[in-house]
Amino acid sequence: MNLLTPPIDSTPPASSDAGLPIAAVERETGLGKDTLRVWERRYGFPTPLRDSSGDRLYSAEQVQQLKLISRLLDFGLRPSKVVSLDNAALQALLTQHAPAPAAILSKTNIGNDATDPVIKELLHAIGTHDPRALQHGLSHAQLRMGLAPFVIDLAAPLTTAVGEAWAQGRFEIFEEHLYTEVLTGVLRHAIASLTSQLVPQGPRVLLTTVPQEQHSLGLLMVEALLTLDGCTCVSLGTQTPLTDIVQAALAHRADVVALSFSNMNKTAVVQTSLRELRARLPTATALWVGGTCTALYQWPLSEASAVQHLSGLQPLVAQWRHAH
Amino acid sequence: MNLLTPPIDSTPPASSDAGLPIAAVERETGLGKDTLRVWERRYGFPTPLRDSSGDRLYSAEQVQQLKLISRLLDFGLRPSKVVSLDNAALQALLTQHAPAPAAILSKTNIGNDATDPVIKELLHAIGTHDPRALQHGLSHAQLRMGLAPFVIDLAAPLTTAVGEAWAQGRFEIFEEHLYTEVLTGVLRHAIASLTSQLVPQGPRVLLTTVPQEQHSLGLLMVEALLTLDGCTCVSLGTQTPLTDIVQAALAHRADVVALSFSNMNKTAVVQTSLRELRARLPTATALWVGGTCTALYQWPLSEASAVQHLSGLQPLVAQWRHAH
DNA sequence: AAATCATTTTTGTCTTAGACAATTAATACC
DNA sequence: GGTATTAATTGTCTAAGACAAAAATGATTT
Repeated sequence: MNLLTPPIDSTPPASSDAGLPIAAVERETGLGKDTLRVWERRYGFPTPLRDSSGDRLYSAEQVQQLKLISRLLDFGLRPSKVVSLDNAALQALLTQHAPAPAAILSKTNIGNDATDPVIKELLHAIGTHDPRALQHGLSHAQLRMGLAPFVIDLAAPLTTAVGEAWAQGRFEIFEEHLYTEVLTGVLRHAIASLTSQLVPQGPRVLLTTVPQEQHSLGLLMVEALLTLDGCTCVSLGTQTPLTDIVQAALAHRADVVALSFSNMNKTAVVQTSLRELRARLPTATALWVGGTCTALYQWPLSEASAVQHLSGLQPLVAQWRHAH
Repeated sequence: MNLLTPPIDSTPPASSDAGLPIAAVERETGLGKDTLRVWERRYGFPTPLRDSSGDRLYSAEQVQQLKLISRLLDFGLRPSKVVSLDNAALQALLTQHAPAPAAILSKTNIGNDATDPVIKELLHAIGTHDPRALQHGLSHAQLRMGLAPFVIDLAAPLTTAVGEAWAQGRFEIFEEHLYTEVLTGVLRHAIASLTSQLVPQGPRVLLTTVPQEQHSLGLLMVEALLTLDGCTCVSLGTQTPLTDIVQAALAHRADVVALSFSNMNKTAVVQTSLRELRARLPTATALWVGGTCTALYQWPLSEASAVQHLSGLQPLVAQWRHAH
């Protein structure tokens, strides 16, 4: 039962370096208690200290390494290959497995081999914990560039850059959270401004994500672009059960169901979901999918139209309009 | 990366009448796997069926009873007294211990014994899948009532009403999702309008929720009220690991860390989280907690200031200002 | 009575070691 | 190069036992 209360006998106030019990590590790392124990048994890591009653006490270092391991597993690596590595090796793998850092960025700019200075400035605002500068910088860029270029050429690559920086350990989770929060505010503000002065037309689009998919930024970017293009968007936010997606599509008489997938999804889950959705949705209802999920583009999808890049959204709308 | 969600949301064993595996029951009831097993050993309930490989399969009835038991435990009853009771006895105890059903709604209106007509109208807009009417109704009410009364007397009770309607099967999940999405837009718009024309002062408040806590509406309502009151808010959105909450509080030099808890949290998790946060945050940093989580108010909290109702927020700010 | 302290019961969580099914990698075969 | 078959990997489950924090009970004093 010794949960998070570090040893009472030793030093009550400043004993946080004694180690974290297994339940705390589960919450910090997202790795289940059973998994932690079985890793210790199989791979010899982590081997935590024990308190007076034999319970595990993980050091802060071990927890840090576990976080790195957890990130590597998200990249598709197997536990047997990474769990027993030391800190340096983990770091090396992380920098190696992070996709080309400025690959996406360079494509968005006109042959600019260096990173966009605006993006660098915004990244700096995140790293220095300056939400006002971040908010101001984003709003300003949105007004200057216009909504569509802002989303496609700035927000999307910046989000990728932040995600990569986090994966490489250059950003903490809370810094990514703050970025998400501020950008969400800017995007929602833009969408709200649009909807108030727009004639409802175009396809009626239902926007959401499947369960387990928590990323909401992609959804918001799509909503912004579609709304800008004159579509009538209804967003359900993230994590809607498949049954409810179908129900909602019927209830709102949606012409299109648009789903966003991040790379955290298992390919099997993605394909199964799409197949089931396609089977249960009316034939007349189109299914559009997009996002950073690699599983969407590796195999040709018969069930849905896959949009790998946000710039592919507008042609899809034009195509739909032409067909109706 | 197993994110604490043992089974897929949609169809754990596909055949729902066969029974739920123990991980699904943990998610449904909030009772830990160890607890479920030790109850079976000690009190003889629940005694689930087993699948071909000996794993437990809980019937829907047992899960239902476990939910009732869990609620009774939140009221302070002891497991030995309730775990082995049958369904009827549990129901009896619940009606005995249940608080006033419409207490929140009736308190908000001036002696109005019927539900607020505006709330009824908005509930109707949700049920008829009319996002524009919902959006318009909420925005209009916000402008008419003013932000603080809108949040306290309309948004909060309406959210409760929607949650209850969903629990009773009168709303589908996608209808609740739509409501959440629209209200989020309205609240964020109000907050954005505030921050653009406000002098930064008051306490610097860091807003977020602990992992596993996904509800973002409460957080937004609090952010609206605090910002209105002149506080400088930094929100990290939902589900920030405890370590990062501490890091963020330091990085942003927060005077206050404010957390929101919904009722889906295990009481043990809530108390453990608060204790650990309190231990790791600077003594000068205040800890404010609120939300619908009964565990916050059942026992006196020494670690944090608990705000059961949104109207209690402003006094807390005033008190902080007076002390500084 | 009421309050303080010591003792017993209750209760959730942790421990061990083993087992199994589902996924993923590797191999053989056409 | 594909494709079916076998082998390895991996997360989760089970069992009974143990222990400390919390709660209830009892004894003693104010």
